[in-house]
This record gives sequence, structure tokens and C-alpha cells, in this order.
Amino acid sequence: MEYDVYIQTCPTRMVLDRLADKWAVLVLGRLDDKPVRFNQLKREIDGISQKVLSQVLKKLERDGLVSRKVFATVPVTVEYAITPLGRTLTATVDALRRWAEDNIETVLAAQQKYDRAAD
Amino acid sequence: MEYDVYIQTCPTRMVLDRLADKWAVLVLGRLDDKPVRFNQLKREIDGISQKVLSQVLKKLERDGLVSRKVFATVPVTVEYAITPLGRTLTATVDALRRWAEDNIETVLAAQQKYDRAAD
DNA sequence: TTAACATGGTTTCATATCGATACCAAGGAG
DNA sequence: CTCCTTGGTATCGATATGAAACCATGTTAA
Repeated sequence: MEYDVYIQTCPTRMVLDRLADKWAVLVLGRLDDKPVRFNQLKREIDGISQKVLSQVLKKLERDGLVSRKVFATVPVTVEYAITPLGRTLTATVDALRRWAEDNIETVLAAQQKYDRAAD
Repeated sequence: MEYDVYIQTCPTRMVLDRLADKWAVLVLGRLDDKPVRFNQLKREIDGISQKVLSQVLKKLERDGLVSRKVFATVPVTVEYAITPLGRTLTATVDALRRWAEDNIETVLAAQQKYDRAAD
């Protein structure tokens, strides 16, 4: 069986679509160290809405990258953790975040140059 | 100056949003070897529309990751190539694609297990 | 000669996804 | 009795997306 993300109907394309997502990258980055609860994630990932966070977590859980654990406290506590499979991915998504932080000044300079040239 | 992708207004967040995108990953992957023309990219990236391809290329060019070169042939030829800055990123986005291709079977198994459990 | 196809786009429009907000149940604190 | 917490879901308007048509220019096929 041949898999190729450049073919639209290949299942790898759907996986890439899930991973190549701003929110998925940020969620996986936060879960890398330790399990985190829902509302703590929401507070730490500035700008994410409750709806989108719950959707992203559900999809990551379905893909086997994140596990969900409910504690019968009051109010109920839900803890999300990265799975062994998810852990094989964190180095890669971390690299994306680091690239953005390391090269932001170069990118901003390129944008300004591009925008000036378009006068 | 402190940059942090977890802060909504940080410019790194916008860069991450651009890179953490299915189409951007696929475009950068195709340009890694050699410059490619617009319609060749469109043919090779199965399922991308002309509009989205031109938008993605424009944004990647603005960010300084891709360069655009017009040749005065008939009909006009437009060639897109990766820049030195873009090249510092290709290893990372390649890793994302490779992860998807290497782990697809594990992910598909996890999805089936999740879906069965939800019956 | 006229129709079709190539180039690299932009425009249009209908739909899908997004984010903000409100709402929910269940209980603790004031 | 009301507000706050937990972890969500429901609703709704704004935004982004994808399919398709359109554009100019010129070459080739019928």
C-alpha cells in the first residue's frame, strides 16, 4: 500500500490537515510536559475559544494523540495528556513553534519590504 | 523583546498560523527540490484550487519564504522557488509530512477504536 | 476559420468553518 | 439566594474556503 499526502483522497492528507493546524500545534505543545485540565489549557492558549478547544481535543483524542481522563470530583475534572504516539510528534511541532520564534524578525522584515514594494 | 506564540497578539502567532497550514506544507515540500511553475504546482498538489494556491504563494512570498520570477514567454511563465529563509524551514515541514506517512496506520487504528467505543 | 487548450491569475457565489456569546448541570462559597 | 467553579453544547453572525466561471494572450488542432 502506497501513501502519499499529495493525493487528495489519501488518508495521510487528512492527518496532515489535522496536524498542520495552529491550535493543534499549540495544544500539543502545552501537553508535552504534563497533563493539563480543560480550562487551564483554555487560559494558557490565549485566544482559543471553548468550542474550538473542545473540537481540537476531541479530534486529537480520536487520532490517538491525546488521552482524556475524567475525575469524579466536584465540579468534575477532565485532564488531557499526551499519548506515546503523540509524543513521537511533539519534537516536530515544537520545531515549528521554535522556527516561528527564532525567525520572526526576518519574516517581519520581509513583509515590510514586500509591502513597500507594492506601493 | 519577548516573543511567545501562546500570546494571541504576538507576531509569532501569525507566522505559526501561516506555517501550520496543510497547503503551505505541501507547497514548500514541492519547492524544496527545484523551482516549479504555477500550473505544475496546481497539478502536483491534488485538490488545491487555483484561488487558494495563488493566495498561499502570495503569503509565502510576502513572508520571504518563496520567491516569484516571471518569464516573458508566451504564454507568460511564472516560476516559484524557495528562498534561503524558506530552506531553513523545509526540514521541519518535511518532518510533519513524513510523520503523517509513517504513522498513518496507527492513527487509522486509533480512529476505528474510538469510533467503535462510541457506538 | 473556428474551436479548443495553454499560460497565471481574479471574481463570483454558495457553503463550511470560526469566534463570541449565552446557556447548561451540579455543587461550594459568600 | 446569588455567584463562582467545573467542562462542555447551542446559537448566530462574520470570515474563510472551494468550485466554477471569466479574463487576456497566443498556439495548435479540426
